[in-house]
Amino acid sequence: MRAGSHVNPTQKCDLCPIQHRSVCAAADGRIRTDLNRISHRRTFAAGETIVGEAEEAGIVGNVVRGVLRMVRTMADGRQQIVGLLFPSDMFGRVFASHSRYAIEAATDVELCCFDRAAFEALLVANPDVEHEVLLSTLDELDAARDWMVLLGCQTVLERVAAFLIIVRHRMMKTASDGWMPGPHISVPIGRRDMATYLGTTVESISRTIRAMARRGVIRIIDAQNFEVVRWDRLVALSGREELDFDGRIAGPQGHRHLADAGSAMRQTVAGRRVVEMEE
Amino acid sequence: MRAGSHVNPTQKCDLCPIQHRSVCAAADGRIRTDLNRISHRRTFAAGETIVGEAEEAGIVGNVVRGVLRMVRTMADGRQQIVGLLFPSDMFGRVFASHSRYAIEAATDVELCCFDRAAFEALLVANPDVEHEVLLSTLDELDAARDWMVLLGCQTVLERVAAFLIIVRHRMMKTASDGWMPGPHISVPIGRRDMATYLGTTVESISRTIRAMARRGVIRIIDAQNFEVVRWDRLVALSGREELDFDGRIAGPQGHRHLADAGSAMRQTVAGRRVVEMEE
DNA sequence: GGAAAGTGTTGATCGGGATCAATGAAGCCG
DNA sequence: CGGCTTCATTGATCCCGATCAACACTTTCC
Repeated sequence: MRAGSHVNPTQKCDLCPIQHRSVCAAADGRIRTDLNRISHRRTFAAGETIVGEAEEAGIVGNVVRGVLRMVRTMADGRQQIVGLLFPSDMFGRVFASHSRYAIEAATDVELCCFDRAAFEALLVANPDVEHEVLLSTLDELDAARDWMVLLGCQTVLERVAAFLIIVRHRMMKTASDGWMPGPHISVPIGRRDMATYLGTTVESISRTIRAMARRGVIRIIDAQNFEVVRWDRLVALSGREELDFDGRIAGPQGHRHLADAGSAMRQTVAGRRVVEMEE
Repeated sequence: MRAGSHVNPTQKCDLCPIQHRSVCAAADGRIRTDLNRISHRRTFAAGETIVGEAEEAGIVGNVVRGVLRMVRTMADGRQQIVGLLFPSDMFGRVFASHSRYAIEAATDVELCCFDRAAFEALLVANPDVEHEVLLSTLDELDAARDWMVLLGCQTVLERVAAFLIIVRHRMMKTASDGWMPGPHISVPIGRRDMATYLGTTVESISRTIRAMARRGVIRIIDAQNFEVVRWDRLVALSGREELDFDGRIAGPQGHRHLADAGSAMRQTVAGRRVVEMEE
């Protein structure tokens, strides 16, 4: 179970590819030693469940390699992915006995796991670290609300475009290795997961991606790899100009006039509005 | 601007109806004095904007009376309400210079406002209080993800049913006064806001509520007040059995078989599935 | 090797709900 | 009081995207 427990604890983190991200980055010498003590690496194959829905979740941790999905399954089988976790993201729910969502390996993954109780104790004992957790939780909350907007009032075309931009963004942040610019997007998950994440179906995903390629916005290398031919048009299709050309999230700014005109525009709200792709 | 600044600071909180909720409940004597010092009451009429989208948000605080809405407006005018804030809920975004969403008065409201920088300093100086903020932020994150499920894969009927249950739940928590059981639901917002919150239109909201009344699930007292005739059916319509008959959120438990059958059911996912109302 | 299962694509059809349009009721104000 | 605006409701129509179905391709496992 405690794979690698024979490894020198003071070295585990030093070899970790994400040691300069996540809570680990906030942990100085002594705290890092503590983290070392309660952490252990585990690997899961794609499809395996790390924490079941409604299960007593005894562990939290962060993703070292691969992608996790947080899935909520309803009684009749409908599912919604409420979050994808990339390397350096934390998984699990601190300060609650169970996760409200299943956590599953979307790809083969390598995780750095902490005993939840021990990790919580460490947080309480180290306000600095807990502060970092608060900051990242606030960011996650912002992201979740952004996703609510996407699910609540954007078309499938917009969702797919936004998804591609965000994947690119996340992969860039992750790729500590040189790999950087270039118009390449590598989607780490299949159509099924995309659909479950975007609140649509595999057929719609497939058709939408094909349409974007047909219109020259992207080029399809294979089912999971794309080359962005026209960033500007991809961003336009996403319906969110705050996702700038590099996929960076720019703070909402600029279009102040909109908020001002808010109540005046409220008469036309709520509906889907197709942003047509020019032929 | 600082209305009521002449009031004895050590008494403001003692008269506050929500002094035993929110961060205030976590504040003991000395800290409460600090809170007193940096807080001031403000009132806004329904429709007024407390914090504009992308605006420098200098204040945070909590709702004393009334309801706030957090609204995201897209470039073309589409809107999504990403959260409603009831009495004792905190508003505003700590540790970020601007809110990513507008905060508006959905009804006439009374707020207890803190200077954001001062409040942040108080948090950093008092890990106990910051811990409470972390806990409530985690709860908000869970709620946001629940809403993602609702927006991503539930029908309008299910959304409206879930909304009514949740409103009842929130009003019960708020009503520190005796008012409790009874089959009464008082919705504090209009059709427009409901639609913007549920990712649908006013017409669909209206039709759905009428249909629920026609089938004897609820009785319409007036546009904002309903009597629940059959809680069991309302809960069934919501498609979420974890919202129990009292509207309390029960931890996901019981249907373990579902999570187990997860991968087997994944073939049938993603789609809307109408839960018909029996005639 | 071949059967079986999973994944991605494409076509045909259908329906939930958005959109457009019109009416009544209720508050606001000169 | 009579315009004026906002809100809720109801009817008619349309369309995006879900659903059903079929097929190629790949991977897995006897």
